Amino acid sequence: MDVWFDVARNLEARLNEAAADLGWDRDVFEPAVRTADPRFGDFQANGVLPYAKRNKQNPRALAEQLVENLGEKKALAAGIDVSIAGPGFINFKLTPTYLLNWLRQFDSEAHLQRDAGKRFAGRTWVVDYGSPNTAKQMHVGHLRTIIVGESICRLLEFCGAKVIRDNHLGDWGTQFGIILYGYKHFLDPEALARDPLEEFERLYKAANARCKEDPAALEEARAELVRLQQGDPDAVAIWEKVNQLSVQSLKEIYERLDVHYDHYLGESFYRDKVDTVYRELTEIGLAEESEGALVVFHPEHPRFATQPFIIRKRDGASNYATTDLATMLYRVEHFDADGIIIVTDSRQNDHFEQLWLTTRKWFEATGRRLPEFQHVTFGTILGEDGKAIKTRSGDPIRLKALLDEAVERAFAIVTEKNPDLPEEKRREIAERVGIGAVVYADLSQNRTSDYIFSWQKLLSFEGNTAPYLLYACVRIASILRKLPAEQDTPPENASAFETAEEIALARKLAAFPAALDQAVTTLRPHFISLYLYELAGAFSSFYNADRVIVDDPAVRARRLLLCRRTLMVLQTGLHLLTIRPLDQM
RNA sequence: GCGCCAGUAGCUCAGGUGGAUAGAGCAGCGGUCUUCUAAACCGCGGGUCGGGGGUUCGAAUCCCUCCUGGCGUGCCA
Repeated sequence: MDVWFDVARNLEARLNEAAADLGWDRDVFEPAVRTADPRFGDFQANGVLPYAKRNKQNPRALAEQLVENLGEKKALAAGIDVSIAGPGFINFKLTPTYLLNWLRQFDSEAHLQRDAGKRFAGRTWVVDYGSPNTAKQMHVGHLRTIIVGESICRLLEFCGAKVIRDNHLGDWGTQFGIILYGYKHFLDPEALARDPLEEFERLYKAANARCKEDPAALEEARAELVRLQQGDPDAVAIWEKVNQLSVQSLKEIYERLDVHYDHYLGESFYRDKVDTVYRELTEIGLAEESEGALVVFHPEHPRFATQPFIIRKRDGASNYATTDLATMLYRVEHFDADGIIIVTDSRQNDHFEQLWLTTRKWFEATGRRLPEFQHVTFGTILGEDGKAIKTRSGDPIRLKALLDEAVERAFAIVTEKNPDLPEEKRREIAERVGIGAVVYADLSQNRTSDYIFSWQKLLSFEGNTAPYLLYACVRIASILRKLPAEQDTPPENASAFETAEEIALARKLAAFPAALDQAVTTLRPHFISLYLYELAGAFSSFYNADRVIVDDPAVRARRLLLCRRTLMVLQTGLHLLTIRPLDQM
């Protein structure tokens, strides 16, 4: 029996064909296939109701015609029960046999990927995420862009796209005048060797404080910035050292999070590419002088007709609008990007809307190909009081400290639950569980909501958390370890699923493509989290209700099949979320 | 002022491209380890989906309006 990878999409196609056969107006009829409440089936098509309403016909009768046509043409794969309910819902329920065949066919991550990968095959996406300022420690605020961005990269890759990961560092700001001043006056070489970012931050604070009370210092810091921008070898050497050490430190954290960039093309990379932007935008009449600055207005837009997009400051310097425009061009010309995704918090919405409006007009006027553009946003981080986050000292919570604490707490729990494991093993487990918990806490909620920072939530190891998913993996791994070799039974020997828990788990497994579709369409990884949580829940119920290693070989075969596929799908999903699975904890 | 986002159980959140009785976790209460890891499972209680109007056979979901909070709104990013 042939099974479909994405049942919902195939049902939609078949329903459309049947509707065409019946002479229905295809511009009006929309099958509207959704995942259904399990009580009714696996999928439901709701499209008949509005269509009948519009044509003033009996919805139930139309649903019957449609279903009959599906059956007559045998267009519907055998093994899917179709029924009509209520006023005209069409319910589709996968039979145990269909589910069994689905699980036999999709037997590895590679085989899931082969079908999923048809979606974006041949397309190139540049994803811009992370993008911290150099010479500063990353704090919790950087977590979302890193984690959400990486997960989006993995989703796109899984769906067949070529993905270029670009870290657009803030390495060329006005802050460097102060850092250069600090570097020259307050540097502690030992501290620098110990922890460069810590030292740079201290230098910045010390220099900033000095500049505030001493006008001469402020003057000197400004002079340093000018020197840097003019290419003074001394200033450039220090700037390069600061950036080089910064990136090195950043990579330590990226490594722990399993994030690996292809490029670190920061703002400084575009500093010799801004003249093209000024010239072309002026030539095509898009940019104009206003209050001494070079700006772009969008007369057709209610707000941007008067709210300028400033691309050159009054003092002649570029700003992030300039470098972002240059970046758009570079990504299309150099990487041949079909799509560009930028992941930042939603406070920058105006900026990116203006950037995109401007880019569109610019590219159209100069005959360039226009890429797809997505500004992927997320909410602001708030403290537990619901206001912008701040510790008592006014410093944000450092990402490194958060990860360390998560790992430490995980270590204490592993030690308590599994004291017999060697310490090295417990450390390894704690690293995965702790970091996984932090990552999952972030990815399990809808990215557009504001983010209430809570130690308790980010370090939680109970309920809908990474440890819950990892624990399901561990229990499966444990079963497979304890399975005597002569008791292993291949999927061909499996009988059809019978118990309520078996069937619920099998249905959940076959729903993976629907979850993937939802996540990648909306670029919202939390749909994967939600799915994995439900999958792990279905497995846990199954695990408690049905013993796997039993005497009956046919029953044992089908339960082993469920275990192996559950593990495979969990691992696939965790990988999409940038969480590394475990086989022991 | 204008604009964007949000308001769902005591708390933290799903569901939001309209569908059937609005779901989880945490917290509370009660059960389940001589059998594949109890970081688990099973059960119970808990709701004017911010208020009001509208569209619809059907609204947490779409439209209007009001309230509350956050953010943005010319030289930071």
